[in-house]
Amino acid sequence: MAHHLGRAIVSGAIQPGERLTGEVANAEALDVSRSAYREAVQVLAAKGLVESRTKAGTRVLPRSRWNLLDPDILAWAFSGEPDLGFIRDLFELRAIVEPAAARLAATRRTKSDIAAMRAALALMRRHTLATDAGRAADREFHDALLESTHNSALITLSASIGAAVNWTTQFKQRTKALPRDPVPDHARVCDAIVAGDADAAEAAMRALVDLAFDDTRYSMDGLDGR
Amino acid sequence: MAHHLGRAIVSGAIQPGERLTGEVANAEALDVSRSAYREAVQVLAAKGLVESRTKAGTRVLPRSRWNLLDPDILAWAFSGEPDLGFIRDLFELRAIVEPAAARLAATRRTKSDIAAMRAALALMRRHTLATDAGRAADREFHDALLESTHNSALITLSASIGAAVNWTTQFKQRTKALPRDPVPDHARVCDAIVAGDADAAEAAMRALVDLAFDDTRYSMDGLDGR
DNA sequence: CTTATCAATTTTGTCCGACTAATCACCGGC
DNA sequence: GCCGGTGATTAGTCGGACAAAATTGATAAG
Repeated sequence: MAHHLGRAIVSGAIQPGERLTGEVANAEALDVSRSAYREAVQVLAAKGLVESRTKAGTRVLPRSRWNLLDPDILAWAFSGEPDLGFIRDLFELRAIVEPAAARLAATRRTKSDIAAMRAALALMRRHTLATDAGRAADREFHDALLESTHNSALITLSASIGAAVNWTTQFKQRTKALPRDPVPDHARVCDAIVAGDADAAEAAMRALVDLAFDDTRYSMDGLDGR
Repeated sequence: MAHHLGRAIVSGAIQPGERLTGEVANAEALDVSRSAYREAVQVLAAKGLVESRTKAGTRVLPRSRWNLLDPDILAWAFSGEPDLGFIRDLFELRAIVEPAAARLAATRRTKSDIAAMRAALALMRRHTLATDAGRAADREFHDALLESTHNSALITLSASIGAAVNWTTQFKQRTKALPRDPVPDHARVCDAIVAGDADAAEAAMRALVDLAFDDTRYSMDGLDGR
């Protein structure tokens, strides 16, 4: 329900500023009760997609008010035709956050953090990124890395970044075979963090993100990245 | 409604993993209808605070699943006793994101971006941070800066970071007089961005965030920051 | 002709009561 | 001791009715 409406908005089918038809009309058009429809709208309002004022109806807010890093919204955004510009923005964010996070992780990781990262890495090695299990392991690796910064704000971002990583890798798979084995890059990051070498961890992570972006761009050839 | 429940959860009065009492009981305890209560819970679920499964009741999710960067959640977090550890985490995030954003802004800013930043700066100069108008101008400055990166993911973060900046400055004011004039720091960042000097912009922004963190820590003396 | 005030209508917000569906716990049979 | 069924508990859905708010239109005064 909320997914249906959310996709319609994120995909641009409804356009910011536009008014949704009245609750009663829209509810029976989608063949649900008004309560269910209202709850769906509440969810969208909580994510900053729409705003409801009495009499004025519920309007779609401008994109700048959307909580684009919300995992659900990311899922909706990638469920249709992904926007290359948005993917570039996400990688730019990763390129800012993840190297800095790797630097912090290198100085703060605990034994259990290291264990979690190594476990995820082992799973990545076993399954490839072509499988769901492999992609889950990839996400788990990045999760474990951000977790070992012991910074709750960064950990929250991990949910968004993890989702973004997942969708982009899935998209890569969809178009053509993966051109490069990503495990060694991840292993280098992991080793540097285990060794406690902040500079090396940051550099390795920067390299990883750049390569991942290159791969994604490559899988969308014909369009240049800028 | 949602604010009431949200504050109770974020403040830790309800603790992750705990079960909320049944809908009917809780709804009449808060003296609202079940529909209204349900819609509030939906909002919290959309923000990742709780999860509802039939029969099992609605449980408070672990903090790691919360969308801590949601503006509402930030507001709830700062409506009670602010957690020093959390504030440190937020400043750490700012210290990662904003300098990098300033670097990008220095190369991408347009004329209208510059105008927006200068206008915000002028407002900051006129009113001080002691007034609501001044704090609004401060937020507008950071908003305009992140806007001029022309990166939608970073712009989304601006809402979160802006809220955090707002709450922390307000908290600073609450305890004692502001020890330093923040305008020159902001002006340096602005000038560097206008000049298109990426390195200078990054450095100036890094200095600004560090000083702001120092001020905030100073206003909470007795507790050391680490 | 402009402007201000007031009323009517539209749209969201709230409430109530009943029913549905899913899941878990208990109980009996195997 | 294990397995399957049955009941109870809880969120999820539904429909209808009412309340509140705000915009829009009409109307009257300047």
